[in-house]
Amino acid sequence: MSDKPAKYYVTTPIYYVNDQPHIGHAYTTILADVLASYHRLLDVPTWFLTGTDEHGQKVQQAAEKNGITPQQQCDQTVIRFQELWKRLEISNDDFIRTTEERHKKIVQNVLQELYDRDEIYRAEYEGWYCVGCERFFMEKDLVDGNCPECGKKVDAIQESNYFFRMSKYQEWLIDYIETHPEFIQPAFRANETLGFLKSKELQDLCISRPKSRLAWGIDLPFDPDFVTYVWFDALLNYITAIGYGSDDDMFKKWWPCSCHLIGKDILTTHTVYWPTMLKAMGVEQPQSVFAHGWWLTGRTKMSKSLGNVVNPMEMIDRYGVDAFRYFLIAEMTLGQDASFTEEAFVKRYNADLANDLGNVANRVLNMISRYCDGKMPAAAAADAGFDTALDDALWQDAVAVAEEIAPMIANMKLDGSVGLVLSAVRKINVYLQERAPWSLAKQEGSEAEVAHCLYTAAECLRVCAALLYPVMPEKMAALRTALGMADAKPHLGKLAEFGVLVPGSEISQPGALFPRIELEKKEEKPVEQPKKEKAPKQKEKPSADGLITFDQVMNVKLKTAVVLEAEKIDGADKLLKLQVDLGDEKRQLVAGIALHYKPEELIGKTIVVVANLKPAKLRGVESQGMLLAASMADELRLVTIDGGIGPGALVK
RNA sequence: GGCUGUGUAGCUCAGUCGGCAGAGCAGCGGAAUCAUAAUCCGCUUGUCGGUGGUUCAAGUCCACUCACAGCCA
Repeated sequence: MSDKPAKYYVTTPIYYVNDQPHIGHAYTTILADVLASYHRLLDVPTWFLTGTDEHGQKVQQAAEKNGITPQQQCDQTVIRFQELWKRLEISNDDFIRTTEERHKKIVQNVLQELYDRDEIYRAEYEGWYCVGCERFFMEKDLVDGNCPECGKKVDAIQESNYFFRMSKYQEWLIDYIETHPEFIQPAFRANETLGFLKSKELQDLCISRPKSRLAWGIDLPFDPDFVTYVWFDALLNYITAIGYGSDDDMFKKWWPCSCHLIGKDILTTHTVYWPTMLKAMGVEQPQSVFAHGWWLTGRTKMSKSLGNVVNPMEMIDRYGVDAFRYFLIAEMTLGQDASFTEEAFVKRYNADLANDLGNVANRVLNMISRYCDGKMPAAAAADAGFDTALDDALWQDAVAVAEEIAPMIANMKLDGSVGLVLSAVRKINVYLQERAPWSLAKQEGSEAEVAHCLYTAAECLRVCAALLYPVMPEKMAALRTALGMADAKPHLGKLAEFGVLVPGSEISQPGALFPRIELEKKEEKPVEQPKKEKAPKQKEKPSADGLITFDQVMNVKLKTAVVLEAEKIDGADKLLKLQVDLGDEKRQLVAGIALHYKPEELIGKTIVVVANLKPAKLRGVESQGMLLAASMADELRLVTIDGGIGPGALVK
């Protein structure tokens, strides 16, 4: 266990308090928890911070709707996160809420200081405001002089705002990223940031909102007519929570942060806004910002036709928190996207946890109770009089795995490290097969050899349980107890010493640690049939005369659908995300009609959609079909039904 | 469109500095009986996306090309 850091400070983003917690939140937080736990077990002083982002328009609107104050709204919804973290065995050391006094006060101090130093300035400018969307646009964003969101007229207004002089740090930031390869991880994310830093001129960052537009935020200390823009407020949580400006000793102890874990969607804020803010404040940069990928599942990524409609959170109820944590860590290669299906979950659970780890634990404990009176046996002396080559080799393998893990964790290869431990688990199975203590036990005078064999297996099991403890704290603690260990928590520093288990101590039989999951065999098997068609997809060549056959027309399945929900897709001018009712199922569509229809005017409309179109992602949002519309020049109108027919009807 | 990346077994992926193509899962055959129908052993499938080049030697390096993905505040 080399290269132990002197301390470890890990953060998750603070989650927007009005969001419904989903697998993405759970994943980032579990990831942080595993890293924090791992470092704690190495006796590295560790601080793990998470929390909630509580200002902004959505909170304000929700509060108005519910007839309560924004603060009450936050107090009610923050519980959803706090309870989920409890449920998921999250061991955070602090939970910061941006509405807390300790945070607001420091944010104001920072703003005042930057303002005094002319890092923040006020600017007035002409712009275009859309009353309907409550949004402000630059001239260049307008589409034909109208609002790019809803297509309606915009008003020319004069507005003041405060700006952070972010642009002057552009060269410095490029240089910093290039000279600090650890700073943005994985490396290809650093390239993305560098890509636009080098290709465009960085603008100054607007850090205020006039109260007339948004009241729920932290007041600017130097101008009571404005509140702080949410990102400027939110990012500062990483330092306000550890005593910046209020507790120097604590701040010095934990800063700079070892790792800001984020999802890839908030890369820019964390690799452009945040570093330049810190630079302006004269604060050291965090050691790393790590952007992980997305779980391709959940509401937006599921489709009935793929048979993967599953709420990952339900897996917790069904198969346990530890198994859920294990799956998330083992299945995702950090940095890349991964997919969550119940089938994959059950497969991995059965293979790794039930068949390998759970079963071998059960084997060893069972044999100890059968052949050694239920007490931990003792290792044999060096000259025991039998060949210990296999025992020695097994132990050496376990030690090697323990040593290989440290650099893997340091490089954020958590899936690989879990896989490595599992290979060690499998080796115990192979070893038992070769050593066959059940056969030895039948021979006279071989008690010491049986004891040595089972003790060796138990010691290797101890190592594996310790290495998996950060991922599955509850189950691995149970396994340690079963092995007769007094201390539920392992110490990774002492891992590779042989002889930690105390001979003579009582072992127990916890039963199956991970009961095998028997899936009811689904009667319909054809679900698997239409897999990914590996067959070369020939492009359908139209016949020479440009005419198509009746069959070709009938290949396109058109159905009526009723629009249930519609909303803008962030960052896309033309796209709307629709939830539609297709009669027997609901689907999500992405349609490029935002310039012609406002979301609210679509709701309830009966439209025509192509129901058997291969799903595609637009702006990262899955579209499970397309709707029909007629367009000519600048006009676009939806194809609708002439009344009297509901959703799900075939159109031909 | 620009930039970046990916393409390896039926599936998911590993493959370091160029040196006999690999793990897990799935499949098939056998062994074993300590164990959760669990375990262990053996076996099979590869135009390493394609074409060309450099080299004694290319999955690996270079050029072109096809497909897909990510990013472009």
